[in-house]
Amino acid sequence: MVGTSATKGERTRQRIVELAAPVFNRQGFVGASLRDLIGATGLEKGGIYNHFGSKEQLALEAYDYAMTRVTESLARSQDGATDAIDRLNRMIRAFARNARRPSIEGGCPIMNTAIEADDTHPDLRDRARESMTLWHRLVGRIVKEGKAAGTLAPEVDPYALASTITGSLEGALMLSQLYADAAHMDRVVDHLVDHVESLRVKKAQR
Amino acid sequence: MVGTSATKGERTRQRIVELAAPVFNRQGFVGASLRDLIGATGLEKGGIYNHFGSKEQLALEAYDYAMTRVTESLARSQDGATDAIDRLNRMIRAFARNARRPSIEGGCPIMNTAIEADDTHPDLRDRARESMTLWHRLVGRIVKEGKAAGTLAPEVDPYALASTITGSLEGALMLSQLYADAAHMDRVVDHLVDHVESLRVKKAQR
DNA sequence: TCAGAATCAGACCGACCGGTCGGTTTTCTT
DNA sequence: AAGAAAACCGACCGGTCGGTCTGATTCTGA
Repeated sequence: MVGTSATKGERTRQRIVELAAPVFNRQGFVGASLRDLIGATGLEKGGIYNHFGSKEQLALEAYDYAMTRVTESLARSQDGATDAIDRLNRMIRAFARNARRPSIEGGCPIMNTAIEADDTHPDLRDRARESMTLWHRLVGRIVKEGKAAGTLAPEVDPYALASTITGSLEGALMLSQLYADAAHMDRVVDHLVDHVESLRVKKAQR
Repeated sequence: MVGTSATKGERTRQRIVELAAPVFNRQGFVGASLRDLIGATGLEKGGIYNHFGSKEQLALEAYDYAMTRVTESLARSQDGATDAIDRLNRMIRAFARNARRPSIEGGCPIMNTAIEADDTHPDLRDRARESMTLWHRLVGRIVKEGKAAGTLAPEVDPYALASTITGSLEGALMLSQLYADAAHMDRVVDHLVDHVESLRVKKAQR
């Protein structure tokens, strides 16, 4: 056989994760039943449980897979960025693309998980926290670099900017999904881009 | 008997709605089981089904009840407002209070419902849309009045402002709940208040 | 007061839940 | 080619789901 490395089991396992991820992301952890997963993967119950010890374990791996999809999209957007403001704007626009062509079906895994796993599913909730923290740290790094390069005003609060950008984008994605209308996202993106631009150090101010 | 109007059945029915609402809002429609509702209301299955034809019907009424709680809070905040900008800021701060002292346990019913009821529960999804539309219309009315009174710049786009305010607030509430830290909400509120202030017509510009 | 109506408890129902397991088939190794 | 190991199927398990229904209890108005 050609073209396929790794054992068959490993390939199947990966296929299950990839096919289960959108199901979990659309229907949530409790909303996605074994029957749904069987339908999505084409495997029977035993075939799934041969690779995963529980529905929760599969859900966790599916979450990680879904997150890599959106994170990679954000990371790719940074290629060729010129300065901190450009980086922030590219990040904003990259996330905004999820309103029209989602990286993973069913919206943002962080938001979906944060809303569902209030207290009932602490493992999933922790995953969502970690993902969001990574995103905030990305904003923080960009702000730091921007200040060092003299692009961003030194009084810019990275925490405030991170909360504002991520919160606004998540909320806007929710609105766009609720109405099946990307216009909400577009408007919020315009607002955020304006705001980011307002943080630029003007030559005259130096 | 004194102090209680309405028949006993009507009182019980109302009590069920009020006690079921936070359960649905915390755990979602599928996540809230009949057993949970029995525990919350103190009634047995027959006692509940005597008043509601199905779990979905109860959930819909519980959603409406939960929404009146947050809407009343927003409406009350408008008392004594001076101008459009004051009204917007009061609205923003009123919603922001949900991060520390929620009108209804479990976060914003609109967001919770919007996230869970993607396509699976169209009735609930429609309810969430209607609620959000009412909120957007409130912003639109304030903008209109503000322009008429000369407080707000005529080029302010009410749609953009509505999407920005509601989206940012919802996202910020999600962040604050995810981290159990109201600071995220505070930062976004600061940003929104600044933004709203920037829409004020300056005397010099007239 | 008292009878009829309203209210409620809880046994019961079939469907479906997540999960287990013995047996069969497929894949890998030699 | 053959035997061992891995992968997979699907019947089965106990439990819970939302929902129904009958009979007991409580309320209410005449």
